[in-house]
Amino acid sequence: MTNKTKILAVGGSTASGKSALALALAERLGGEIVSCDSMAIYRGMDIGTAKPTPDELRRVPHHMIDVCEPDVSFSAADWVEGAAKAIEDISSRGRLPIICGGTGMYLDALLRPISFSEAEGVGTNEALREELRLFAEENGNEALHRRLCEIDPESAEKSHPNNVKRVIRALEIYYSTGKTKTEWDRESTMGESPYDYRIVTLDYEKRDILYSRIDRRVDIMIKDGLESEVRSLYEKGQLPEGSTAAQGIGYKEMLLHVTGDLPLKAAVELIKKNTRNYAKRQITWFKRYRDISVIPDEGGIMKNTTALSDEVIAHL
RNA sequence: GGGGGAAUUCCCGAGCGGCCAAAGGGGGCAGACUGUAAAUCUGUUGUCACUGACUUCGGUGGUUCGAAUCCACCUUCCCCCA
Repeated sequence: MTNKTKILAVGGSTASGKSALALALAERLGGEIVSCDSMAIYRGMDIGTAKPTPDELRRVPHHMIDVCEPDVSFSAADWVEGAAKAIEDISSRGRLPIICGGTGMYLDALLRPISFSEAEGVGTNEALREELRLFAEENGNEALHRRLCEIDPESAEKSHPNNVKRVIRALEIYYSTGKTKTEWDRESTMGESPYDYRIVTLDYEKRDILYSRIDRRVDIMIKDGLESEVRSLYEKGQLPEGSTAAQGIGYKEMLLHVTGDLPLKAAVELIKKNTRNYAKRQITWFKRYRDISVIPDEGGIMKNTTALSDEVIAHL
């Protein structure tokens, strides 16, 4: 007996079919979808992020899609804030919020929960990051890591010296708040989840099937005009170097082609490869969430969405 | 027809008598993940009974205490001259 908000989350790698499953579940359970995708939040990035079609949007309301321009940076904390609002809104209207997406960290931050908002002053400091980056360049990654060892051995232990971004982040937290990342982490995870949630993951039996779905999906994106989408965003200056949007798979590679550094064919192959690698990372991430697991492929073929949603509903 | 060069572990590619199961890169596989996360990073990648043994460097046969490395022939590929 709890008065927590009930939600359902659907996780899985790109091209796993989670969007179709979430859509079917939303229709059958009276739900609305909250996208959990670090790229679909950007307006104008449609083809490369495989956003829902207008028809799908009509069938089921979606949230956290097209919430900002690609040239601004949108953080995990921003997403959690928006998603939490959307969840309350959906729930208050008596409908079921269904989180769907492949960005593991966002989901994690929302559900565990990690309260970024309470950690005031732990935001980002670009100038400081730049300074630390330079320090690492001049003195080596090890030297930067040693600095972290001195102030926060516990978090230093957790990030490899070569993972400069992480080391910088930990140092940034300490220098701008006086408190170590370890302390912040501990505080930000206190308290239990505000949600009564179940997580469904799509776990392929055969990696090959997932990979061929990825290849097919990329080919379709190309046919649908990914190149001109990227070109037009680029010409409008909406994919500035270093921005999150410009790092999206499909975007960063096509950008190389658009600027003349890579033949189209090579760019397409790179997109496929990077998508496969990304899918693997997502699979690793979602393994920790094995709650309700459905297997989309059986004996080398895909099951249909209705069958999958039946399985999920049987577990609820 | 004559001359020259090359064949290496999944791929590219280094090695040119012992320190070589063989650099490096790619790809694959596994993993980490608290404000860039479609990012960033780590480990692993011949086989096994795995601090050791065994089978690998186009094929066969030699030289040598010892060969991916040297010699002979064979096969395939590339280049140059005709």
